[in-house]
Amino acid sequence: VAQASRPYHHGNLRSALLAQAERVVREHGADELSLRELARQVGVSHSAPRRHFADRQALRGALAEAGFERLGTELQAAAGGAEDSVAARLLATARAYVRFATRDAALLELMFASKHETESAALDAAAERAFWVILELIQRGQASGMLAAGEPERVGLLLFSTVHGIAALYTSGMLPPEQLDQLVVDAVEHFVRGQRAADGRPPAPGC
Amino acid sequence: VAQASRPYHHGNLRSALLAQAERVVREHGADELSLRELARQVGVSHSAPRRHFADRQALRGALAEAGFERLGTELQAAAGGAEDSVAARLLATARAYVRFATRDAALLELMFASKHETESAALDAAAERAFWVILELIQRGQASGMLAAGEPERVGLLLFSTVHGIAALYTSGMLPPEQLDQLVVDAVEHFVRGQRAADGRPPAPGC
DNA sequence: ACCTGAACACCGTTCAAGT
DNA sequence: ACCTGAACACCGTTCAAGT
Repeated sequence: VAQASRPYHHGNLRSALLAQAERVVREHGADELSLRELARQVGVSHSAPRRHFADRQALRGALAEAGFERLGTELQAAAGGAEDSVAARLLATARAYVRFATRDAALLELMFASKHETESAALDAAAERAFWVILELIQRGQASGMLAAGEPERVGLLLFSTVHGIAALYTSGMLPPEQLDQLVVDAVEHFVRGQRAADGRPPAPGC
Repeated sequence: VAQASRPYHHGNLRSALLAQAERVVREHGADELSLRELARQVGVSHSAPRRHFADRQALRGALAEAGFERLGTELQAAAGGAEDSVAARLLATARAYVRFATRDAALLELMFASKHETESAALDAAAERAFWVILELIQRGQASGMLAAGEPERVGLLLFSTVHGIAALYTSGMLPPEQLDQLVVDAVEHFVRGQRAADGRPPAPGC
């Protein structure tokens, strides 16, 4: 779809609004989001966005959905990296999660704040896809015997909660940046150790 | 300080506004907070709150501070309950944290969203007091030899992150209520097990 | 199908003025 | 010291009308 002569007034207003909204959130926070100013910055009338986003909440929902999609992609890339052990992959994935939080703190807050307002199925799917990355790693770890057997969702939720908690604490300003990576390392180490010890068999062959 | 004849126009406007704000947050969410409507509900002019809260952020900060104070009190009560073992106390405290999240989800979100906007020292102190409850329990567990030695803040942050992560996931609607308590139990069990195994000595005397 | 412009009811914030 | 009322510049949302 070429847009050489600027078809009508903006070509693809929806994605232009989303891109600008993402910029505003990153630079000024989610509270600063204003439909009218967004329209102004993009060069359309204040009522033009209405065709693409029913209301303010719909825009935030779309923003959250895009955020979860990007988060999922980044987690997937980290999980499928060059590391050999599942433990190393888990650490890389956890670090990718926290990296997202440091780079897009306000967006992460928005992603987990939009709640079930709109009950958007697309948002739920995008969020679950991000969670699946961790789930798959755990299943692989269990299959290789490196992690104790157990319901993957239950133990996956445990790790996810911890990593998300670290990220949430950081975006709230309650965690000094110097302690951030150390905490992530501790959390993954602690997780792997705990999941090993959960097994009925002795933790080491020579015990 | 008797207020039999209604001193001037409202007696104690500040606490009346805070109480009403807490109610609005609980019933309609933090986004619904409006200084003008608060003033209306309390029966003063829309500019009266200005004397007590410099702006909208100041009100939110005061709300967050009160929230952290209440959270600290509830955690302290749970930590000092009838349980005998430190592990049982840790579980009771974690449950109290999650109970706070289920009863005041929007307030908890606001508490961790106010960020360092105002740099309020009182808010920081109230937040740290809540964290200290967990810290003290861990120190006690380490002293009794039930938990491995280590920097209490570092390992305390680990547990705090996990419990807060569970609460945050719940308030975001990403955790079905039926799984909530099970996850808390898993988390505390996993934590205690991991902290035991971290010790260089064998996990059980008869190993 | 997509966008505009006027209109409405609401905000937060400020400031002179009242008691 | 504490509160009021008018004023200002902003919102989100709606709706008839334009292209």
